[in-house]
Amino acid sequence: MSSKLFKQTLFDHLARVGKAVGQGHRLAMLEYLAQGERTVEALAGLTGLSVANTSKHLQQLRQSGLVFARKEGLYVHYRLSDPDVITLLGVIRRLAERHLGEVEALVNSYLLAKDAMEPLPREALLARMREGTVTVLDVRPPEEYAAGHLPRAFNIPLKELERRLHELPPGREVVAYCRGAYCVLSFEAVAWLREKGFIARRLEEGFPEWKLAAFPVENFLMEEIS
Amino acid sequence: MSSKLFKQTLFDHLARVGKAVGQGHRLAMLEYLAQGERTVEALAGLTGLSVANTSKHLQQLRQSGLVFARKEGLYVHYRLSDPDVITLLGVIRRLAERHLGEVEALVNSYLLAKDAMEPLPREALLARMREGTVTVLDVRPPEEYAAGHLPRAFNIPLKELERRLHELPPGREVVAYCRGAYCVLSFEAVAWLREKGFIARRLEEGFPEWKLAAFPVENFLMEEIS
DNA sequence: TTTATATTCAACTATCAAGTTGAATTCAAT
DNA sequence: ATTGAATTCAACTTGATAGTTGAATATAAA
Repeated sequence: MSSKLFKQTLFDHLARVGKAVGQGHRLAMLEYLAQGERTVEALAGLTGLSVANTSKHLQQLRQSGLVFARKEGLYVHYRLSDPDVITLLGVIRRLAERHLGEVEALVNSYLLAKDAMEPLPREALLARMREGTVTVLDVRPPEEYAAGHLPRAFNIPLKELERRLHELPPGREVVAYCRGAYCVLSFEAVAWLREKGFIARRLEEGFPEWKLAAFPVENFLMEEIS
Repeated sequence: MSSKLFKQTLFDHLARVGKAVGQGHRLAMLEYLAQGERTVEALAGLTGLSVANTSKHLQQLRQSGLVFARKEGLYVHYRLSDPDVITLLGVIRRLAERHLGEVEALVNSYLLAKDAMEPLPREALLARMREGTVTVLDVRPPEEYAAGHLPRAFNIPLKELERRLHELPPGREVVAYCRGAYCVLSFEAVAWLREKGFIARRLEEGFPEWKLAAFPVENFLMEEIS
């Protein structure tokens, strides 16, 4: 086999990974899977696609090596094959944010000015957690919280925030996080908390990235094989 | 704009980056561009594609934000827009190596057993360079060497290795590197050096990754704006 | 065994991407 | 101005991909 042919077939194989992340719906699925295992039906619901279509996309993801499937009874559970898939999504996001004007514009217009939420990098939050000078707030649904969350984080889903506001220690800065850099929940939580007089800001990225960076995590259920 | 629509348009934009790396020839071009600026003509020659086709691919890469173009006289010079593009290529490569059986098989069959070359990680090489217990050998063409190389590396392109073997200090371990993890030159250099009785191994990845990691680099020409 | 349910498969349509070819631009040099 | 060379554009062919629909599988429970 010639060097040229080798190179080309090699790159053609690598391109299968690229193709897999070359479609919006598949990226959305990967982002949901970054939270934990999901069945076909669940993903179809989350993405709004037909079950058959969802199934077909998941098989492409499987053939490109990005996800694994596990059958349990009637259900097939899909999960990320490798934590580096989260790295991949992160690099794509950063590149798009930096070089695709539309993305920056879209994010800033929809997310009420991304930077106004004073996003805090992981390392900084960890330091402040160790000092004990900050309240960490997880605004994801309880199932996702149960599958893993930041140490000593409060779990108050966005909808319940008003009702359960008294649970938060008053007078301490709050750092909210949820699923990822673009997860709307934490933006709204911060905006709302500020209205109520809290000092609040966002964690820059979400739980998957925190866990990927091998930062400390608490588990209640063992849904995840960390 | 609804959250669902926001998410979908956002992911559709991110998918443009994915699409860009979802085609073998474009991946090959990015890998060449990781070495430095190239004109359309040069890339067409390197990839074996027609100039028109090459030009079209490059424009896709530009629209996805991965490369910039600079016109100088008759020539248009393309270059990577962001060092993170090298990160992106690396993540794709690692994922494909770990999860696409074909890739592992292909690499191992063509590259005379990848692991037999005892690939040395960057950090280990740097440590040994500081100890002064190793000869670093750059087997790329002189132009690429001139645009940047590891400190105190010898530059002997593969073809001249036999003739210029005497330049290498005898009895010292040699670590060869070239353009990247799959760059054939360094594999052949190591195999050949071993035949001649040298203790030789490969740097795990290539020059672009070394530079990306902010490891020390020497420049003779200032072709690169590091 | 029958029934119900989650998933996958097969066939089909419509849209999009890769590649070719020849013409159109653009810029430098005569 | 005219020529020559590098690049891009436009039109076209061919093949691939996303999505729908209805049937086929596979598993658990009745």
